[in-house]
Amino acid sequence: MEFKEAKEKFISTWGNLGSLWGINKAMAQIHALLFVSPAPLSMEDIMEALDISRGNASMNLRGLIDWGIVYKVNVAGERKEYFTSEKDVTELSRQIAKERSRRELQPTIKILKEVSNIPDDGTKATQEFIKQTKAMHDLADMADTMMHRLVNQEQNWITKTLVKFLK
Amino acid sequence: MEFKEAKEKFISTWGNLGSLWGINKAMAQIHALLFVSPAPLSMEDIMEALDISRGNASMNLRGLIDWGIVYKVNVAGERKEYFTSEKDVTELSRQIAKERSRRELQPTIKILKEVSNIPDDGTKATQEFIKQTKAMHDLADMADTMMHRLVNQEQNWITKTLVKFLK
DNA sequence: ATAAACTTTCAATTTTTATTGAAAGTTTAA
DNA sequence: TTAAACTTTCAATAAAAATTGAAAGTTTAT
Repeated sequence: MEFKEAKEKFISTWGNLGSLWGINKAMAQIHALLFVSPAPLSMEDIMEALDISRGNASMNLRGLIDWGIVYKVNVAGERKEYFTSEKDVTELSRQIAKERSRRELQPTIKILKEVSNIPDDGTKATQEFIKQTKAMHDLADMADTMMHRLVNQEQNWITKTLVKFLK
Repeated sequence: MEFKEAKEKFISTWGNLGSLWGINKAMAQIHALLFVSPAPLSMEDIMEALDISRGNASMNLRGLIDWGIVYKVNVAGERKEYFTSEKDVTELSRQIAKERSRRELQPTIKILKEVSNIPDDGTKATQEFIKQTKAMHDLADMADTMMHRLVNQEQNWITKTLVKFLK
C-alpha cells in the first residue's frame, strides 16, 4: 500500500468511526486529515482534500474547535486562517473524555438521580424502577469519576494504570 | 415526580442516549423499558408501551439479542415469546464493552496497523502519517486490552480498579 | 393436514441528519 | 473608505437512517 491509498483509507475509516465518539463523518474526516498533516491546512486545502463545500468545512471546523481538538493558527505573511489538530494522542483522549463527560455523562447522571428519587409507593413496578435506575446511576457516577481522574489530576494516569495491567 | 413520569423520562433519556453506545432510539428505548420492568414483556406489550410498529419491535429486539443484553424467555402456559433484559449493570457493561471491542475497536486496530506499515519514502508527509497512525494504533491497542481485562478475567476488575481511585 | 397464533422480512414511506451554495458578515491592506 | 480577501450563516436540498405495515414465513394445537 502506498502513502496516498493509506491516507485515504485512514481518513475514510476515521470518518465512519466518528459515531464512536459522537461526531459526524465530515467532522471526523477533517480531524483525521489534520491529524496526519505535517503542516497546518487552510480551509481551501481541506475543502479540496475532502471534496466538501465551504459551508460544511466552516461549520465542522468550528465543531472541532468546540471539542478542543483543533486549533486555529496564523501562518506568517498569510491572511487566511490555518488549522491544525491536537497531535498528541494522550492529550486527544483527555480532551475527548472531558467533553463527553460534560456533554453526555453529567446530564445523564443528573436525570438518573432525579428519576431514581421518586417515592416508593410499594408497587413492584416502582420498586424495580428505583432499584434499577439507582444501580445505573451509581455505574454512571463511577464512570464519570474515572474520566475526571483521567482528565484532571495525573497527566499519565492512563499510562500508570495500563502499565500495571498490560504486562 | 411520580412513577409514570419518571419512567417516561428514563426511557426517553435512554433513547436519545443510544448514540453514546451506537444503537438507534427504538432499540435503546426497548432496552430501557425491559431494564426497569419487573417481569418479562411480550412484543405486544413493548409495541404498546413505546407506540412502535410490530416490524420495528421485532427488528430491534433481534438487535438487542445480538448485543447479548436482551434474552427471550418462555412464560409457562403462554405461546408467545417474552423478553427480558440483562438486569445487572456490571454484566451489562461487560457485554457492551465486549461487543464494542469486537465490532469497532478490533477492525479499527487492524486498519491502523495496515496503514501505519507503509514504506517510509522519506517525505515529510509520509513520515508524519506513519508516526501519527502508529501512535493512534498503540492507543487503540491499549484501550482494547483494557476492555478485554474488563470482559474476560476478573469479574470485578472495574470494582477493584475503581475502589483504588475513587476514595 | 389445517388453521390459528404468532414472528420475520422488506419495499415503500417518513423522519432525521448532513450538505450545499450563495448572500451576508467581517477583516485587512492600501 | 473602499474593495478585495476571506469566513460565517442558514434556507433549500440531498442523503442517510429509521419506521411502517402487510405479505410471507414459522410454529403449535387439534
